[in-house]
Amino acid sequence: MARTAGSHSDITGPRVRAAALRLFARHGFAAVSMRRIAGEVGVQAGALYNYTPDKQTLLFELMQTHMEDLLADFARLESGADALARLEAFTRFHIDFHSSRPDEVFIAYMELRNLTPENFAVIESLRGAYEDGVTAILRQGQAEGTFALPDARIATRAVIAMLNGVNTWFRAGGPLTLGQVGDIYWDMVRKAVSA
Amino acid sequence: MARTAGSHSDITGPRVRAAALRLFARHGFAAVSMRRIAGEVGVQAGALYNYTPDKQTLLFELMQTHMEDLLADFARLESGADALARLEAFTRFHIDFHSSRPDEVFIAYMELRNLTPENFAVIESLRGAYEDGVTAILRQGQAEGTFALPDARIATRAVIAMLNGVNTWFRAGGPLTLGQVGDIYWDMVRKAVSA
DNA sequence: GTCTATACCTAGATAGAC
DNA sequence: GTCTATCTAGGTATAGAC
Repeated sequence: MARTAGSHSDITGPRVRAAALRLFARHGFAAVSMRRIAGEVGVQAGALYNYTPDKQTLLFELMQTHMEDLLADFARLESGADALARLEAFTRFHIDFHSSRPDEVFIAYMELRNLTPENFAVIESLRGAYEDGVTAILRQGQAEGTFALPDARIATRAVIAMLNGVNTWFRAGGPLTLGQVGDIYWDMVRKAVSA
Repeated sequence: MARTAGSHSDITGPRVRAAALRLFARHGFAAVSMRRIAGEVGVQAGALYNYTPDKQTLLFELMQTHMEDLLADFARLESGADALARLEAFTRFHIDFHSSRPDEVFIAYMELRNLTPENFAVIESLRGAYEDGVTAILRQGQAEGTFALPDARIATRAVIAMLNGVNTWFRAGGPLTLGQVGDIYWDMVRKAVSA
Protein backbone atom coordinates (compact mmCIF):
# COMPACT_ATOMS: atom_id res chain seq x y z
CA MET A 1 0.00 0.00 0.00
CA ALA A 2 3.04 2.25 -0.27
CA ARG A 3 1.32 4.74 -2.47
CA THR A 4 4.04 7.30 -2.07
CA ALA A 5 6.89 4.93 -2.69
CA GLY A 6 7.61 5.57 -6.33
CA SER A 7 6.35 6.06 -9.86
CA HIS A 8 3.12 4.56 -11.11
CA SER A 9 2.42 6.54 -14.25
CA ASP A 10 1.69 3.49 -16.35
CA ILE A 11 -0.69 2.11 -13.74
CA THR A 12 -2.33 5.24 -12.43
CA GLY A 13 -3.16 6.74 -15.83
CA PRO A 14 -5.50 3.92 -16.88
CA ARG A 15 -6.96 3.80 -13.40
CA VAL A 16 -7.79 7.49 -13.55
CA ARG A 17 -9.59 7.01 -16.86
CA ALA A 18 -11.40 3.92 -15.59
CA ALA A 19 -12.57 5.69 -12.45
CA ALA A 20 -13.67 8.77 -14.37
CA LEU A 21 -15.55 6.60 -16.84
CA ARG A 22 -17.39 4.75 -14.14
CA LEU A 23 -18.25 7.80 -12.09
CA PHE A 24 -19.26 9.99 -15.04
CA ALA A 25 -21.57 7.21 -16.23
CA ARG A 26 -23.15 6.71 -12.81
CA HIS A 27 -23.55 10.28 -11.65
CA GLY A 28 -22.88 12.55 -14.59
CA PHE A 29 -19.88 14.65 -15.49
CA ALA A 30 -20.99 17.79 -13.67
CA ALA A 31 -21.87 15.91 -10.51
CA VAL A 32 -18.51 14.18 -10.17
CA SER A 33 -15.63 16.07 -8.60
CA MET A 34 -11.94 15.59 -9.24
CA ARG A 35 -11.62 14.79 -5.56
CA ARG A 36 -14.04 11.91 -5.94
CA ILE A 37 -12.19 10.49 -8.94
CA ALA A 38 -8.96 10.77 -7.01
CA GLY A 39 -10.53 9.00 -4.05
CA GLU A 40 -11.61 6.13 -6.31
CA VAL A 41 -8.06 5.76 -7.60
CA GLY A 42 -6.48 6.14 -4.20
CA VAL A 43 -4.56 9.36 -4.75
CA GLN A 44 -5.06 13.00 -3.87
CA ALA A 45 -6.85 15.33 -6.25
CA GLY A 46 -3.75 17.21 -7.28
CA ALA A 47 -2.13 14.02 -8.57
CA LEU A 48 -4.78 13.67 -11.29
CA TYR A 49 -3.25 16.63 -13.09
CA ASN A 50 -0.26 14.48 -13.96
CA TYR A 51 -2.59 12.59 -16.30
CA THR A 52 -4.94 15.18 -17.69
CA PRO A 53 -4.64 18.93 -18.13
CA ASP A 54 -8.19 19.38 -16.84
CA LYS A 55 -11.51 17.70 -16.23
CA GLN A 56 -12.93 18.67 -19.61
CA THR A 57 -10.08 16.93 -21.45
CA LEU A 58 -10.61 13.83 -19.35
CA LEU A 59 -14.23 13.66 -20.52
CA PHE A 60 -13.39 14.46 -24.12
CA GLU A 61 -10.73 11.79 -24.43
CA LEU A 62 -13.03 9.14 -23.00
CA MET A 63 -15.65 9.99 -25.61
CA GLN A 64 -13.17 10.32 -28.45
CA THR A 65 -11.55 6.96 -27.72
CA HIS A 66 -14.95 5.31 -27.57
CA MET A 67 -16.12 6.73 -30.89
CA GLU A 68 -12.86 5.87 -32.64
CA ASP A 69 -13.02 2.30 -31.35
CA LEU A 70 -16.60 2.08 -32.58
CA LEU A 71 -15.70 3.33 -36.05
CA ALA A 72 -12.67 1.06 -36.28
CA ASP A 73 -14.66 -2.06 -35.44
CA PHE A 74 -17.52 -1.03 -37.71
CA ALA A 75 -15.07 -0.62 -40.59
CA ARG A 76 -14.07 -4.26 -40.21
CA LEU A 77 -17.56 -5.53 -41.07
CA GLU A 78 -17.91 -7.27 -44.41
CA SER A 79 -18.67 -4.75 -47.13
CA GLY A 80 -18.96 -7.05 -50.15
CA ALA A 81 -22.24 -8.70 -49.24
CA ASP A 82 -25.78 -7.76 -50.17
CA ALA A 83 -27.54 -5.08 -48.13
CA LEU A 84 -29.67 -7.51 -46.14
CA ALA A 85 -26.63 -9.44 -44.92
CA ARG A 86 -24.74 -6.24 -44.20
CA LEU A 87 -27.63 -4.81 -42.21
CA GLU A 88 -27.92 -7.97 -40.17
CA ALA A 89 -24.19 -7.91 -39.47
CA PHE A 90 -24.46 -4.27 -38.47
CA THR A 91 -27.43 -4.92 -36.18
CA ARG A 92 -25.67 -7.68 -34.29
CA PHE A 93 -22.40 -5.76 -34.19
CA HIS A 94 -24.05 -2.63 -32.82
CA ILE A 95 -25.81 -4.56 -30.07
CA ASP A 96 -22.68 -6.52 -29.14
CA PHE A 97 -20.37 -3.52 -29.16
CA HIS A 98 -22.67 -1.27 -27.18
CA SER A 99 -23.68 -3.83 -24.59
CA SER A 100 -20.02 -4.57 -23.94
CA ARG A 101 -19.32 -0.89 -23.15
CA PRO A 102 -22.35 0.44 -21.30
CA ASP A 103 -20.47 3.19 -19.47
CA GLU A 104 -18.79 4.54 -22.59
CA VAL A 105 -22.08 4.49 -24.48
CA PHE A 106 -23.93 6.24 -21.72
CA ILE A 107 -21.36 9.01 -21.50
CA ALA A 108 -21.13 9.43 -25.25
CA TYR A 109 -24.86 10.09 -25.42
CA MET A 110 -25.45 11.95 -22.17
CA GLU A 111 -22.48 14.23 -21.81
CA LEU A 112 -22.40 15.89 -25.21
CA ARG A 113 -23.69 19.10 -23.72
CA ASN A 114 -20.81 19.25 -21.27
CA LEU A 115 -18.23 19.38 -24.03
CA THR A 116 -16.69 22.65 -25.13
CA PRO A 117 -17.85 23.67 -28.63
CA GLU A 118 -14.57 22.54 -30.19
CA ASN A 119 -14.67 19.14 -28.52
CA PHE A 120 -18.36 18.76 -29.32
CA ALA A 121 -17.64 19.30 -33.00
CA VAL A 122 -15.07 16.50 -33.01
CA ILE A 123 -17.40 13.99 -31.37
CA GLU A 124 -20.34 14.98 -33.55
CA SER A 125 -18.28 14.44 -36.64
CA LEU A 126 -17.32 10.95 -35.48
CA ARG A 127 -20.95 10.19 -34.79
CA GLY A 128 -21.88 11.49 -38.22
CA ALA A 129 -19.33 9.19 -39.83
CA TYR A 130 -20.93 6.21 -38.10
CA GLU A 131 -24.37 7.23 -39.28
CA ASP A 132 -23.01 7.64 -42.81
CA GLY A 133 -21.87 4.03 -42.74
CA VAL A 134 -25.32 2.80 -41.81
CA THR A 135 -27.03 5.05 -44.32
CA ALA A 136 -24.81 3.59 -47.03
CA ILE A 137 -26.10 0.10 -46.24
CA LEU A 138 -29.70 1.27 -46.36
CA ARG A 139 -29.19 3.06 -49.68
CA GLN A 140 -27.60 -0.07 -51.10
CA GLY A 141 -30.70 -1.99 -50.08
CA GLN A 142 -32.90 0.61 -51.75
CA ALA A 143 -30.86 0.25 -54.94
CA GLU A 144 -31.11 -3.54 -54.76
CA GLY A 145 -34.86 -3.28 -54.23
CA THR A 146 -34.91 -5.19 -50.95
CA PHE A 147 -35.51 -2.13 -48.74
CA ALA A 148 -38.37 0.36 -49.01
CA LEU A 149 -37.66 3.57 -47.15
CA PRO A 150 -39.11 7.03 -47.59
CA ASP A 151 -35.91 8.56 -46.16
CA ALA A 152 -32.67 6.63 -45.63
CA ARG A 153 -31.24 9.17 -43.19
CA ILE A 154 -34.29 9.09 -40.95
CA ALA A 155 -34.37 5.31 -41.15
CA THR A 156 -30.71 5.27 -40.09
CA ARG A 157 -31.50 7.26 -37.01
CA ALA A 158 -34.59 5.20 -36.26
CA VAL A 159 -32.64 1.94 -36.45
CA ILE A 160 -29.79 3.25 -34.32
CA ALA A 161 -32.19 4.69 -31.74
CA MET A 162 -34.04 1.38 -31.54
CA LEU A 163 -30.83 -0.59 -31.06
CA ASN A 164 -29.45 1.86 -28.51
CA GLY A 165 -32.49 1.10 -26.40
CA VAL A 166 -31.06 -2.35 -25.65
CA ASN A 167 -28.60 -0.81 -23.23
CA THR A 168 -31.40 0.58 -21.07
CA TRP A 169 -32.69 -2.85 -20.11
CA PHE A 170 -30.33 -5.65 -21.13
CA ARG A 171 -28.18 -7.19 -18.40
CA ALA A 172 -25.76 -10.04 -18.97
CA GLY A 173 -26.84 -13.00 -16.87
CA GLY A 174 -30.51 -12.19 -17.35
CA PRO A 175 -33.05 -14.47 -19.04
CA LEU A 176 -31.83 -13.68 -22.56
CA THR A 177 -28.42 -14.16 -24.17
CA LEU A 178 -27.02 -11.43 -26.33
CA GLY A 179 -27.52 -13.67 -29.33
CA GLN A 180 -31.22 -13.97 -28.56
CA VAL A 181 -31.48 -10.22 -28.17
CA GLY A 182 -29.80 -9.90 -31.55
CA ASP A 183 -32.37 -12.27 -33.06
CA ILE A 184 -35.28 -10.30 -31.66
CA TYR A 185 -33.99 -6.93 -32.81
CA TRP A 186 -32.88 -8.18 -36.19
CA ASP A 187 -36.40 -9.46 -36.75
CA MET A 188 -37.80 -6.00 -36.07
CA VAL A 189 -35.11 -4.11 -38.00
CA ARG A 190 -35.41 -6.35 -41.02
CA LYS A 191 -39.16 -6.02 -41.18
CA ALA A 192 -39.06 -2.27 -40.53
CA VAL A 193 -36.92 -1.51 -43.58
CA SER A 194 -38.14 -4.24 -45.92
CA ALA A 195 -39.96 -3.58 -49.16
CA MET B 1 -39.68 47.06 -13.86
CA ALA B 2 -40.43 47.60 -10.19
CA ARG B 3 -39.42 44.11 -9.18
CA THR B 4 -39.53 44.93 -5.51
CA ALA B 5 -42.88 46.69 -5.59
CA GLY B 6 -45.19 43.94 -4.48
CA SER B 7 -46.28 40.36 -4.71
CA HIS B 8 -45.78 38.30 -7.82
CA SER B 9 -46.25 34.79 -6.56
CA ASP B 10 -48.63 33.82 -9.33
CA ILE B 11 -46.26 35.15 -11.96
CA THR B 12 -42.89 34.26 -10.51
CA GLY B 13 -43.71 30.65 -9.70
CA PRO B 14 -44.34 29.63 -13.30
CA ARG B 15 -41.38 31.67 -14.42
CA VAL B 16 -39.11 29.85 -12.00
CA ARG B 17 -40.28 26.49 -13.33
CA ALA B 18 -39.93 27.64 -16.93
CA ALA B 19 -36.41 28.92 -16.37
CA ALA B 20 -35.37 25.79 -14.51
CA LEU B 21 -36.83 23.62 -17.26
CA ARG B 22 -34.98 25.47 -19.98
CA LEU B 23 -31.65 25.59 -18.16
CA PHE B 24 -31.76 21.99 -16.91
CA ALA B 25 -32.46 20.82 -20.46
CA ARG B 26 -29.67 22.91 -21.98
CA HIS B 27 -26.92 22.40 -19.43
CA GLY B 28 -27.99 19.62 -17.09
CA PHE B 29 -29.33 19.71 -13.57
CA ALA B 30 -25.95 19.48 -11.84
CA ALA B 31 -24.42 22.20 -14.00
CA VAL B 32 -27.14 24.78 -13.32
CA SER B 33 -27.01 26.84 -10.15
CA MET B 34 -29.90 28.35 -8.27
CA ARG B 35 -28.27 31.72 -8.86
CA ARG B 36 -28.43 31.17 -12.59
CA ILE B 37 -32.09 30.21 -12.49
CA ALA B 38 -32.76 33.29 -10.39
CA GLY B 39 -30.88 35.44 -12.87
CA GLU B 40 -33.02 34.09 -15.70
CA VAL B 41 -36.18 34.98 -13.78
CA GLY B 42 -34.87 38.35 -12.69
CA VAL B 43 -34.80 37.79 -8.92
CA GLN B 44 -32.13 36.97 -6.38
CA ALA B 45 -31.34 33.37 -5.50
CA GLY B 46 -32.93 33.52 -2.09
CA ALA B 47 -36.29 34.39 -3.60
CA LEU B 48 -36.50 31.02 -5.35
CA TYR B 49 -37.05 29.34 -2.01
CA ASN B 50 -40.50 30.88 -1.85
CA TYR B 51 -41.43 28.50 -4.68
CA THR B 52 -39.53 25.34 -3.97
CA PRO B 53 -38.08 23.85 -0.79
CA ASP B 54 -34.88 22.93 -2.64
CA LYS B 55 -33.34 22.31 -6.03
CA GLN B 56 -34.09 18.57 -5.97
CA THR B 57 -37.81 19.19 -5.54
CA LEU B 58 -37.74 21.64 -8.41
CA LEU B 59 -36.34 18.94 -10.69
CA PHE B 60 -38.65 16.24 -9.41
CA GLU B 61 -41.81 18.29 -9.89
CA LEU B 62 -40.87 19.16 -13.45
CA MET B 63 -40.45 15.48 -14.24
CA GLN B 64 -43.53 14.40 -12.36
CA THR B 65 -45.75 16.95 -14.05
CA HIS B 66 -44.41 15.90 -17.42
CA MET B 67 -45.03 12.21 -16.86
CA GLU B 68 -48.51 12.78 -15.48
CA ASP B 69 -49.43 14.96 -18.46
CA LEU B 70 -48.12 12.24 -20.75
CA LEU B 71 -50.18 9.53 -19.06
CA ALA B 72 -53.30 11.68 -18.99
CA ASP B 73 -53.14 12.41 -22.71
CA PHE B 74 -52.28 8.80 -23.52
CA ALA B 75 -55.32 7.64 -21.59
CA ARG B 76 -57.53 9.72 -23.87
CA LEU B 77 -56.60 7.70 -26.96
CA GLU B 78 -59.32 5.50 -28.40
CA SER B 79 -59.25 2.12 -26.76
CA GLY B 80 -62.07 0.38 -28.59
CA ALA B 81 -60.38 -0.02 -31.94
CA ASP B 82 -58.31 -2.88 -33.31
CA ALA B 83 -54.65 -3.08 -32.38
CA LEU B 84 -53.36 -1.75 -35.69
CA ALA B 85 -55.44 1.41 -35.41
CA ARG B 86 -54.52 1.82 -31.76
CA LEU B 87 -50.81 1.43 -32.47
CA GLU B 88 -50.99 4.00 -35.25
CA ALA B 89 -52.78 6.42 -32.96
CA PHE B 90 -50.17 5.82 -30.30
CA THR B 91 -47.30 6.33 -32.73
CA ARG B 92 -48.61 9.68 -33.92
CA PHE B 93 -49.55 10.75 -30.41
CA HIS B 94 -46.13 9.91 -29.00
CA ILE B 95 -44.34 11.85 -31.74
CA ASP B 96 -46.66 14.84 -31.42
CA PHE B 97 -46.55 14.97 -27.63
CA HIS B 98 -42.82 14.58 -27.34
CA SER B 99 -41.90 16.98 -30.11
CA SER B 100 -44.10 19.62 -28.49
CA ARG B 101 -42.18 19.33 -25.20
CA PRO B 102 -38.53 18.79 -26.08
CA ASP B 103 -37.16 20.23 -22.84
CA GLU B 104 -39.42 18.17 -20.60
CA VAL B 105 -38.61 15.00 -22.55
CA PHE B 106 -34.90 15.65 -22.42
CA ILE B 107 -34.95 16.16 -18.68
CA ALA B 108 -37.19 13.17 -18.05
CA TYR B 109 -34.67 10.89 -19.76
CA MET B 110 -31.37 12.53 -18.81
CA GLU B 111 -31.82 13.54 -15.21
CA LEU B 112 -33.13 10.32 -13.70
CA ARG B 113 -29.82 9.72 -12.00
CA ASN B 114 -29.99 13.07 -10.24
CA LEU B 115 -33.20 12.16 -8.44
CA THR B 116 -33.18 10.94 -4.88
CA PRO B 117 -34.09 7.24 -4.62
CA GLU B 118 -37.62 8.07 -3.43
CA ASN B 119 -38.23 10.51 -6.27
CA PHE B 120 -36.68 8.13 -8.78
CA ALA B 121 -39.10 5.41 -7.76
CA VAL B 122 -42.07 7.69 -8.42
CA ILE B 123 -40.89 8.67 -11.88
CA GLU B 124 -39.95 5.11 -12.79
CA SER B 125 -43.37 3.91 -11.83
CA LEU B 126 -45.00 6.51 -14.06
CA ARG B 127 -42.74 5.48 -16.91
CA GLY B 128 -43.64 1.85 -16.29
CA ALA B 129 -47.32 2.69 -16.49
CA TYR B 130 -46.80 4.28 -19.88
CA GLU B 131 -44.92 1.23 -21.13
CA ASP B 132 -47.70 -0.98 -19.81
CA GLY B 133 -50.18 0.89 -21.97
CA VAL B 134 -48.12 0.30 -25.10
CA THR B 135 -47.50 -3.33 -24.25
CA ALA B 136 -51.25 -3.84 -23.91
CA ILE B 137 -51.74 -2.66 -27.48
CA LEU B 138 -49.04 -5.00 -28.76
CA ARG B 139 -50.48 -7.97 -26.89
CA GLN B 140 -53.90 -7.19 -28.31
CA GLY B 141 -52.35 -7.30 -31.79
CA GLN B 142 -50.74 -10.64 -30.99
CA ALA B 143 -54.11 -11.99 -29.89
CA GLU B 144 -55.76 -10.67 -33.03
CA GLY B 145 -53.03 -12.23 -35.15
CA THR B 146 -51.94 -9.02 -36.84
CA PHE B 147 -48.69 -8.64 -34.89
CA ALA B 148 -45.84 -11.17 -34.66
CA LEU B 149 -43.53 -10.46 -31.77
CA PRO B 150 -41.16 -12.74 -29.89
CA ASP B 151 -41.44 -10.53 -26.81
CA ALA B 152 -44.06 -7.79 -26.37
CA ARG B 153 -42.15 -6.00 -23.63
CA ILE B 154 -38.97 -5.77 -25.65
CA ALA B 155 -40.96 -4.65 -28.67
CA THR B 156 -42.54 -1.94 -26.52
CA ARG B 157 -39.16 -0.62 -25.57
CA ALA B 158 -37.88 -0.87 -29.13
CA VAL B 159 -40.82 1.09 -30.49
CA ILE B 160 -40.59 3.78 -27.81
CA ALA B 161 -36.81 4.09 -28.26
CA MET B 162 -37.25 4.46 -32.00
CA LEU B 163 -39.90 7.13 -31.62
CA ASN B 164 -37.94 9.00 -28.97
CA GLY B 165 -35.19 9.40 -31.53
CA VAL B 166 -37.35 11.92 -33.39
CA ASN B 167 -36.57 14.54 -30.79
CA THR B 168 -32.83 14.35 -31.51
CA TRP B 169 -33.19 15.63 -35.06
CA PHE B 170 -36.68 16.99 -35.78
CA ARG B 171 -37.08 20.77 -35.81
CA ALA B 172 -40.35 22.54 -36.55
CA GLY B 173 -39.90 24.68 -39.64
CA GLY B 174 -37.56 22.15 -41.22
CA PRO B 175 -38.22 20.32 -44.49
CA LEU B 176 -40.72 17.91 -42.96
CA THR B 177 -44.01 18.52 -41.20
CA LEU B 178 -44.79 16.59 -38.08
CA GLY B 179 -47.48 14.74 -40.02
CA GLN B 180 -44.92 13.57 -42.55
CA VAL B 181 -42.62 12.44 -39.77
CA GLY B 182 -45.54 10.52 -38.32
CA ASP B 183 -46.12 8.85 -41.69
CA ILE B 184 -42.48 7.78 -42.00
CA TYR B 185 -42.28 6.36 -38.48
CA TRP B 186 -45.66 4.70 -38.65
CA ASP B 187 -44.52 2.90 -41.79
CA MET B 188 -41.49 1.54 -39.93
CA VAL B 189 -43.35 0.71 -36.71
CA ARG B 190 -46.16 -1.03 -38.53
CA LYS B 191 -43.81 -3.19 -40.55
CA ALA B 192 -41.56 -3.92 -37.57
CA VAL B 193 -44.36 -5.49 -35.52
CA SER B 194 -46.43 -7.02 -38.30
CA ALA B 195 -46.96 -10.72 -38.75
C1' DG C 1 4.73 10.93 -9.21
C1' DT C 2 2.49 12.03 -5.25
C1' DC C 3 1.91 14.61 -1.29
C1' DT C 4 0.19 18.65 1.59
C1' DA C 5 -1.47 23.04 1.52
C1' DT C 6 -3.90 26.46 -0.38
C1' DA C 7 -5.62 30.16 -3.69
C1' DC C 8 -9.71 31.35 -5.51
C1' DC C 9 -14.31 30.63 -6.67
C1' DT C 10 -18.99 29.02 -6.67
C1' DA C 11 -22.41 26.07 -4.73
C1' DG C 12 -27.15 25.43 -1.89
C1' DA C 13 -29.55 27.26 1.56
C1' DT C 14 -30.93 30.52 5.47
C1' DA C 15 -31.76 35.00 8.33
C1' DG C 16 -33.59 39.18 8.92
C1' DA C 17 -34.54 43.92 6.93
C1' DC C 18 -37.91 46.12 4.09
C1' DG D 1 -42.25 38.43 -1.79
C1' DT D 2 -37.87 40.02 -2.50
C1' DC D 3 -33.67 41.86 -1.09
C1' DT D 4 -28.85 41.80 0.90
C1' DA D 5 -25.73 39.45 3.49
C1' DT D 6 -23.85 35.46 5.01
C1' DC D 7 -22.97 30.53 6.51
C1' DT D 8 -20.91 26.25 5.41
C1' DA D 9 -19.42 23.22 2.14
C1' DG D 10 -17.22 21.88 -1.70
C1' DG D 11 -15.50 22.87 -6.49
C1' DT D 12 -11.01 23.17 -9.98
C1' DA D 13 -6.56 23.89 -10.27
C1' DT D 14 -1.76 25.14 -8.77
C1' DA D 15 2.77 25.48 -5.91
C1' DG D 16 6.39 23.59 -3.79
C1' DA D 17 8.24 19.88 -0.63
C1' DC D 18 9.70 15.13 -0.80
